[in-house]
Amino acid sequence: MKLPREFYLRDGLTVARELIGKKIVTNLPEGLTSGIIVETEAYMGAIDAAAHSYRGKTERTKIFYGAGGFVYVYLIYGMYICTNVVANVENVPEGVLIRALQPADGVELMKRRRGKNNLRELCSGPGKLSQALGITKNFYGADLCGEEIFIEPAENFKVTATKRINVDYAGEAADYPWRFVAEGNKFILTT
DNA sequence: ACCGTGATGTTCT
DNA sequence: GAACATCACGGTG
Repeated sequence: MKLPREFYLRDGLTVARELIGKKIVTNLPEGLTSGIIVETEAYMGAIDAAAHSYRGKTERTKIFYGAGGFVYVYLIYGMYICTNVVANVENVPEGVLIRALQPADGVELMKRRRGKNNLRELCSGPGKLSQALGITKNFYGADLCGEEIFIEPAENFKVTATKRINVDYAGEAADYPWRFVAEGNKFILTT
């Protein structure tokens, strides 16, 4: 069931598009939680001024320089964790930001972690879904082919591409159509 | 429904 | 010391 390493070793745009409709699962001591991915963004390394890996390898971005299929997390605005999947082969620093989920398993636990009851607002943003799944900065470098976090096939949605969200600083790259959404899905906020 | 704003910690200049 | 791949809240319409 679990997606194999090869799934992630392809280019970031392909991985981002194909992750729509897959189910991301965390299985922690408190319980199993999951959601179906309905919104992603590709970040394409050296050719993408919006990518964290655009300016090369640092302590923070080094995970992108290993093989695909590992987790990249970072803290944004001092408060929220964003969850990414490393794509492509070694030394091609591409990745996919998971931006929204349709809640699936362990909804009660996700509500408790979030302190919210509204299903639509449970996983409808990168910070929200990370909190709902119990993903912390300790997940940096976690193996998606392991036991505590993994991704598996689930649904088959119609996918559309749009500009990415909140990357206005990136000049020309801000307009690249590298965001992918499950068309019409109600767990996506921005259209 | 749509603003405006404050909260907060890392990373990089 | 600024900028940041965000969210929740409170205000106004």
